[in-house]
Amino acid sequence: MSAGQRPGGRSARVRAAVLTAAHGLLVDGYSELTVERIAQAAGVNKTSVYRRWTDLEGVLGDLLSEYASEVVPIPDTGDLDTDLEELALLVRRGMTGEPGDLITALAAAAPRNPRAAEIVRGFFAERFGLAEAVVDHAVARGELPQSTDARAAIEVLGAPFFLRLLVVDEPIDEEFARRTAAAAAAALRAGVFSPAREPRPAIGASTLPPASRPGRQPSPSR
Amino acid sequence: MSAGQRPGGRSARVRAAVLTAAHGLLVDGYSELTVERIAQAAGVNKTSVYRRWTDLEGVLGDLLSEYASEVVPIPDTGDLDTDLEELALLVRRGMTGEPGDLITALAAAAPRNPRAAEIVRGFFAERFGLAEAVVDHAVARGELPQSTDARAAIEVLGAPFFLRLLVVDEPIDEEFARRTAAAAAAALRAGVFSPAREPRPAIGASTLPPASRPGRQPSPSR
DNA sequence: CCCCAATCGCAACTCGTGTTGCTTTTTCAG
DNA sequence: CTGAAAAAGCAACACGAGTTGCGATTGGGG
Repeated sequence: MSAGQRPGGRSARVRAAVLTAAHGLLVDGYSELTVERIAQAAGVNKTSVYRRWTDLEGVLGDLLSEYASEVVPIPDTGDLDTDLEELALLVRRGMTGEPGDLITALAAAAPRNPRAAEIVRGFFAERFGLAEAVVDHAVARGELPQSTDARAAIEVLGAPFFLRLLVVDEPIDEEFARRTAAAAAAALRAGVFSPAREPRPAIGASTLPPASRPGRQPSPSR
Repeated sequence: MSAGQRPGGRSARVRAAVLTAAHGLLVDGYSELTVERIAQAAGVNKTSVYRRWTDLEGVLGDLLSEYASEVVPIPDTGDLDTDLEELALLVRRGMTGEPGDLITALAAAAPRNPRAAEIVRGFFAERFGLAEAVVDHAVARGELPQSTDARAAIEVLGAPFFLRLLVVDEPIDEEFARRTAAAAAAALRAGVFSPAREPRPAIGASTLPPASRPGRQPSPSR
């Protein structure tokens, strides 16, 4: 990774050493990741790290941008449900693997470190943008109305992963991913993200489109 | 707040002073919240704070438990959609107000501080548990099947708020809250959280309950 | 009313992060 | 091959968080 950044190979060696060292410490589950430890592991003086990256978060940001440059194969199977499901499984792999700790560390630093906040924000702005294609394709296919807010739908699909990663710590397994995808699909199909609705009745009234109320009572099983 | 904790009023005064000082610094938007600063604002020596709370996060945890003890009026209007919407608006108020910064600070500390992680986890375990009542009531009313996973539904309802609070920083406004509630409602109605489905057809097949596919295409407006 | 125990204040200290000034190495141009 | 600029190493330092030991205060039980 990190195809030599300048042909000179000058201090690019230092850069590579630091990044691989940081990466190594991360995957080893080092919760106490620190600049000094990274420098030591890289066989480099800490001042070099500080001068080049200014921050621990700077190093982590460079690591993250490495992942960002990997092309993600946005699913396009021709079926919205399948696309969403595969997308969710993709997100799951991104969250549970190595980048998970990276994201956690950066998100944790974000409130106090504007640079970290910007890195996280930018990373997911791009990722979410790519994911919107799944919804856009469904719109193009006529499965969804043109007014569909793809961004909002992707947000609903992705959010539960962050909840489990950053707040609650429950397993992010495949069933969870599938269920999350199904929830997003259902909301999309129900027109939740298609703001072509009437003037919006105030809070007390029924929010349901009055016509489509089939009194759904799926077989009182058991 | 904090109705005198022991009648003796002994060093409970210190406790109260520290908590109100911390609260004050928080609402003033002090991003660099520190034990020493709190102690100084409370007119108390920092050792007292460290001895009693051990951590900055300990203080924040006590502050949070103050909010936790406030009773939240879980909506119960008789209609699932309305209940979910009001619930979402309730969550919004909790996120955007003072507790928002508190939650952010604790969530940020969580990856490095097990105590903080436990505080956040416990707080939301309780809150989510309360919110499940909304779903349970709908089940009791017969609006939803008995096998409905209330917890999963609440997770989908709440998650987007955390995404915006902790990762992306986009406004958490009322429209967002309403849309999020509608998404959860749609997923619930579609049976996403009612695991009474057939053996689960592998990935390619349709994930929809085949019967309830009205080909909904909400009036191709515009 | 008084004394004991709990707890607070104070000051000094440790320790780790990040900074700074200077020297040494490295590389690229000429 | 050589010299100058850029970047790395090194060591000392500044700074703030958290700790510790001890003396002073305080409040409740006897």
